[in-house]
Amino acid sequence: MSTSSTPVVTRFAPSPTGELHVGGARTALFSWAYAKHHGGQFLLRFEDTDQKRSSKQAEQNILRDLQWLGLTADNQVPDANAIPRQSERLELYHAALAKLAAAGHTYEDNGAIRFKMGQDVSFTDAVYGDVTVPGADLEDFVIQKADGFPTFHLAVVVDDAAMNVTHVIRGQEHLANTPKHAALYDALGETRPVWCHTPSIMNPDGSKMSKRDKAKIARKAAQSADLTSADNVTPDDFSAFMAKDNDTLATAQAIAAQLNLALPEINVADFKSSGYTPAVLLNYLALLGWNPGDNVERFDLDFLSQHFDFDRIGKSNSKFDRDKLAAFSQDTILKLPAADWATQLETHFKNVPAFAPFIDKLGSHFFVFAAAYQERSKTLNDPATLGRFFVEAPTAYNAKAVKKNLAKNEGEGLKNLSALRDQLAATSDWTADKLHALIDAAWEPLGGKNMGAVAQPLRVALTGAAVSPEMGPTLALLGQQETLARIDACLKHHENAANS
RNA sequence: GGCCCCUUCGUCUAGUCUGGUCUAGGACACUAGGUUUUCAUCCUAGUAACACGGGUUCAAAUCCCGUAGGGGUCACCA
Repeated sequence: MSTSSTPVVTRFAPSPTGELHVGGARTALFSWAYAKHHGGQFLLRFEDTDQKRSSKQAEQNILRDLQWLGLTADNQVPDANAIPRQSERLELYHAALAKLAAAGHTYEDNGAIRFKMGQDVSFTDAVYGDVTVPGADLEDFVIQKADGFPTFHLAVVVDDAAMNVTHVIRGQEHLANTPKHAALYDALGETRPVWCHTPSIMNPDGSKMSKRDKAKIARKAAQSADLTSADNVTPDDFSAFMAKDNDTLATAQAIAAQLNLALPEINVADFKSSGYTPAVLLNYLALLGWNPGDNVERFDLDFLSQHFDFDRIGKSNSKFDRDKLAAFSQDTILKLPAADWATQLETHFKNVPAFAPFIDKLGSHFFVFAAAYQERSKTLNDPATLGRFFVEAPTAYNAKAVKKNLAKNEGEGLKNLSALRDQLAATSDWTADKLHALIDAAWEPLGGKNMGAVAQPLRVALTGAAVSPEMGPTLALLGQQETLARIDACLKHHENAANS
């Protein structure tokens, strides 16, 4: 890119009608990265000309998610109130409209105002190249609605011109609108920006990834389960939802909760609550449709601001692969300094009400817990699901694990467990290292082939299954009293089972 | 349906503009083996793609034409 005299200005202009979804986040990321790469400005604007669907709450949520991602707009500091809102700039559109009308570009139609097309329009897109649309394919379109509000088309053009936006980066679905916008720029006597349309992000099944996906999935599940109502949803709302009259998220979530169904992550907030960090999400999103070209895959915002440009954006749609996202996340967690991981995990656990028992129970031992799960976690949520037994004694024992580790060879595992119990009861030094040494010294005298001879029965007793972190830290976290209680419960449970 | 766009391993992609160095590279996933008290980590190896059909050329993943498939758009939504 040549260093032009006009500074680069990009913008992200969501309509505050719902949560920020990953497609929007990627558009924001590209816009941010392009501006940073060229030493320009990245601006934010709310497109709230749809009065019915826009809300202040949605604005707040979008801001919250953008902040979480670290994509700060230059016009939101120091005060987020400075972010332009289209509903508050009506004079601007009316002035533009008057100008267009005076030049004979418009006419009234049922209370709305239309803009006259008819000429062929050509423009160059930074990704898709030269585009020419014959005038015959271009219809006169509404630029002001009967309610006096501008349509999206007029508002974007007027605002982008007023904000000196030089590069418009947006989803590919706007490509077909661009001739209209180009014509509007020309009629207004404004300089056209560079347009950069990005390919779409798709679901694994090839359908477009959209915020409505949750509603679709919930509706489908409700149908096949013959659900006729949902908790906390009025009958009217429920039937309206099922009749596809709306895609209300709350209804979808109520249905999902009732059917114990996991809704797909679509919004930035979903990935946040699933335990992904912003850096990982951003990295993965950037790679969907863009790449630095040299087999480099792992990078951060700094790298993007140094290397991002339009020429390496692809033209074809890409499917969102959660496995790869998870792999990125796992890799990132693995490479974190232990203290950083522990801090991040603790912060996350403190923010999730359902994880409060871990904070309460683990207390000052949280660091040990974090360390035990650093190698085993793909997300910040994983330690909670994987390590549930730390806060809740097992209520059942996995049949396979029991057979293999306790029952086999006439209850060899149970005998070993019993023997180990006495040693654990006798020790007065309940620390991870000492406990590991104790177990390591125990298996051979008992005739075991390796440490598993005692470690596995112990795992079953403590967790109900055969999987846990190393025994040393696990025992240390559980504490002597709890450990002995669980062993006793296990021994008793299986004695009874044997006697009956 | 009209118009527009897209098409390399299952997935994300490098390579296409400037045809030969591509017996097509990387990553995720998957498979096998190794390390490990379980799981995970880690190490090694492997399977796997130029949508199809015609051209042009000494030579095509790369250029041209056609076909098929996918996506977008056709609102007083954005």
